[in-house]
Amino acid sequence: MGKHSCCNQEKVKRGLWSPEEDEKLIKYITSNGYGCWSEVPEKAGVFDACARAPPSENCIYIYTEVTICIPGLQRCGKSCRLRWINYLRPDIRRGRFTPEEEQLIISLHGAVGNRWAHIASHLPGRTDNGIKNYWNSWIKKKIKSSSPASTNMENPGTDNQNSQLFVDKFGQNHFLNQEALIPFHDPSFTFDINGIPNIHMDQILLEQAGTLQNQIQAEEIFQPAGSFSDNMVPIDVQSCNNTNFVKSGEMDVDSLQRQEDNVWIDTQQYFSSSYFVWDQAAQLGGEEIFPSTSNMGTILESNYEHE
DNA sequence: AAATGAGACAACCGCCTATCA
DNA sequence: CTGATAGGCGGTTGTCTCATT
Repeated sequence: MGKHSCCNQEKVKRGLWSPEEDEKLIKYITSNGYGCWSEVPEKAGVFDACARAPPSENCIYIYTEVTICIPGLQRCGKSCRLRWINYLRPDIRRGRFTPEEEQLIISLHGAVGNRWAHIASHLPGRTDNGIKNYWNSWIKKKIKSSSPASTNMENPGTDNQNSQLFVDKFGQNHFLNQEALIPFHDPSFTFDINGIPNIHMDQILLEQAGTLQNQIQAEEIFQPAGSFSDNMVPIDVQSCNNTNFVKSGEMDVDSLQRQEDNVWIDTQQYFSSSYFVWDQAAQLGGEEIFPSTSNMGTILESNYEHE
C-alpha cells in the first residue's frame, strides 16, 4: 500500500484507465511527444483547439481558435508512462503471438532469462509486459500439462491467420485480425472530453498538433442564447480581444457591440470542473485570459442575472 | 441462470540506476 | 560527494472475460 514512490500526490487515481484518460494521454503525447513523464499528468489537460458552436436556431454561433484547459490526468507520471508504453503507443501489436515470435521468445529466454525488456527489444511492437504475461501463462500451462509431447499443441497463437500483415495508410503494420490498435489510426475519430460531446478530430490535423492548426468541432461549448440556467454566466467577448470570434461563420463579432453580445457559458459544466478557455494569443506568449476558476477576469459576474 | 475456475493481460509495487543540483 | 528525483525494469497482484459445471 501507500502512494507511488514516484510522486508526492496523495490523490492520484489508480486502477484501470478510462477511455477519457486514454484520450487525454494520446492527445498530449501525439501533440507534444514525451520527455518528462512527471509533467504529463498536469499538461495533458491543455490543448489547442478550433472550436465552434453547432448550428442551432437558438445558439450564438461562434468560431474561435482557443486553447482549452481541461483537468489534467489524476495519475502519476509513472503510470502515464506505463500506460503509453504498454498500451497506447501506436506501434503496439496485440493479439496472439505468432509461432515465429514464440520461437524467438523461447530462444531468447534461454539465452538471457527473465530480461523481458531485452527480449521485447527483439520483437517489434511487443511489450516487455506482454511477453512476460505470455511467458508466465505459457509456463503455467507447461507445468500443468507435464507432458512434453503436448507442449506445442498447448501453445496459443499457432493459427497462421494471425500472422497476416497489412500496412495501413499511415505506414503502420498491423495483423489483419487484430483489433484497431488505437483510435487515431482511424483517419477521423470521435471522442468525448469531460462532457464535451462529439469532439471530432481529423487525423491529419491531429498530426499537426501543437501548432494551433488542430480543428476540433466541439458542440455545445457555448450554450444557446435564451436558455440560461443558474450555472451560466456570460463571457465578455470584448475582453477576448485577441481571439478571433466569428458569428455564424460569416459575421465578425467585431462588427457587433460586444458588450451586448456576450457568450454564455455553463460554469457548472465548464468552469467549476476547471474548464478554462485561454486566448489563443495567451498560448503564444500573452497573458492567460482565464488563468484560474477563481479569477475569471472576463466573466461578467456583475452582469450575471437570471430570469 | 448462477456460480466457479482458468486464462489473459492490465496495472501496481518496489528496487535499482542514472541524472542533476 | 550526496541527496532528491525520474525513469526503467521484473515480480506480483488485480480485474475482466469466457467456458464449464
